[in-house]
Amino acid sequence: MLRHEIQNKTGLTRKAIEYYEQKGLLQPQKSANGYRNYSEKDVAILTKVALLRKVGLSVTEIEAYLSSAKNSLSSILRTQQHHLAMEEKRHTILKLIVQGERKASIDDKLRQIEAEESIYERLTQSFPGYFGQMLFAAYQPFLNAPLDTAGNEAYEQLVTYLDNLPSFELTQEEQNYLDAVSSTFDMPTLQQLNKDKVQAVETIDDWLKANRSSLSQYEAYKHSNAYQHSTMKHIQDKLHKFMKDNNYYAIVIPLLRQLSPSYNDFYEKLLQANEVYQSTRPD
Amino acid sequence: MLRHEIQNKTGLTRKAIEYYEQKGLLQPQKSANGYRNYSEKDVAILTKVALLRKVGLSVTEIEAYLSSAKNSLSSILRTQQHHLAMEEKRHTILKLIVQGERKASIDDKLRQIEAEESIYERLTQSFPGYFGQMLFAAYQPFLNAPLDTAGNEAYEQLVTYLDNLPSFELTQEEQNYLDAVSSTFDMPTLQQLNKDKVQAVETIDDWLKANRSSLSQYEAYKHSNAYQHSTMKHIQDKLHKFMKDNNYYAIVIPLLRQLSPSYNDFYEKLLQANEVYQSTRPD
DNA sequence: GTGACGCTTACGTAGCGTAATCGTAA
DNA sequence: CTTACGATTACGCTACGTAAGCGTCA
Repeated sequence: MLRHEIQNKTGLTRKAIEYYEQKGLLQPQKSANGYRNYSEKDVAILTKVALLRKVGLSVTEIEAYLSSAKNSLSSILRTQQHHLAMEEKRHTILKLIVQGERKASIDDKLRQIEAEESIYERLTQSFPGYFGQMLFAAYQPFLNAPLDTAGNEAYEQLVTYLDNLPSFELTQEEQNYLDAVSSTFDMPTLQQLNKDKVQAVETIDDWLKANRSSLSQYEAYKHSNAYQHSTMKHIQDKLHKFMKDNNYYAIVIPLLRQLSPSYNDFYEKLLQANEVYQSTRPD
Repeated sequence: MLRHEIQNKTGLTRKAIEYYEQKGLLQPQKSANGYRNYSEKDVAILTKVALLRKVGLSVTEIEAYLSSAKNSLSSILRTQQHHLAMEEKRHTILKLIVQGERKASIDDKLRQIEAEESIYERLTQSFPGYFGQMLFAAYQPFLNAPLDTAGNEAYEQLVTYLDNLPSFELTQEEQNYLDAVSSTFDMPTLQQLNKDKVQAVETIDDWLKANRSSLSQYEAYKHSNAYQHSTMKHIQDKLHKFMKDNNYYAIVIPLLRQLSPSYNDFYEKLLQANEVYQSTRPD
């Protein structure tokens, strides 16, 4: 098929098709006269590209998705959700400006958003995809307060640490597996999970009682052969090794505690909760 | 002040400042040695620019805002709201794709969004600022249904008409006045106003009873000297003349009725409601 | 003289749109 | 022979980042 036909079939412009080819999404054959000869497969690819572009994916994201990571869409979905949420926050600040809010308050809110953004960017830089977004969802509830001097210093150190943290790499296979199991977790879900966790820590006794049976099931599963030889376990171990090697928790947790009083509270309760939990364990 | 000081004071980078100057937001004096000499005013401008850029305004929008139209922020706010709403709609479609929704349904929804977008763009092209956004808010509730063949044709004709419609121009003074009086109307407010209007038309008898006193006040105001010589009246007249000259209602209304069954229903009820209203008027 | 700071110029990014020029097919 | 359709090349847009190379000031 020649260009004209492809344009009609896909609704794309010549230039767009050319661009996608240049970006490596297509490799149409060329006839002796130099004309491109598009295959049915090319049409299929272009149709998908057109659709995904329309719902806001970048060409780079589409390329990654088409090339192998069939499930990576869920990660991109979370990226979009985060992006939209940030845009909305910025927008509400504009609304405040229109309403004549005072400068100091505006600046405060802006700084908070920028801090949030920079932490998100660095986390997802070092932990591409699910883990980074999960970590961010875990910290985000505690990033809502304005920073005092000590907090600001801790924030700077955190940023520096994350900037120097290498990237946690997964093999393609591991990546695919993780994408598949995390495909139903969108950003709101992750946020809810973390709220529930905070809630559980706040009321650890009640929570342990209420979830006794599912907890023992969980423990059993953790010790089962199935889990011990699962890809999930392998990935988890890999992650823990990475974090240990990079002193992640030893560095990040203290900084977070210094940065956010509410996180500090949470963490202390988490320690207590863990003690309670350990003491009730059968082994 | 030299560049270095300005960077510290505003937090902007050299390149950003250079860019804003190139775009005409600043005209710093140059010393004999070629060095720029920034004034306090320049700092004030740059601080504003930095803030507005951070909340999502484009440099062009900022330039317009700084140059004269002090209230144009509210119009930009509505632009952002519309933009965000559309992005969210596209995002929910991506969510549907991830969830495995069938192709036909996806395509339908996409087409609807694109139709909505193109109508918004054309309306705000011909009616810059408030009026275009108001018109869009009035039509939007009726643009939610998939188009049949006749509807599609009507849609094409509507687009063609709007593409050839000249732009409704206001003087700077009129623009400023309009921005000021419309500054509290954000997009959700406009949408609510239109919902109320639809509701009023549905239940015209009750509505007339419930609003008798405010209606007569409104009529009185319309006939008052104050209104008759107001800028508002002047602008309204100008708009009506523009629409008459371009056959706006004679063309757009029938197309909308053909395009959207729900608008057709609404319009018929509107005619009836108007009759009822006229018959109850004192004059 | 040597940095530190200033200047200008240019090239890169994303996703194409818009020519302009030239070759090929019917 | 025309002209409609193909190809290639290049320049434009936003909002800057990132050099490179060169002049000026302390």
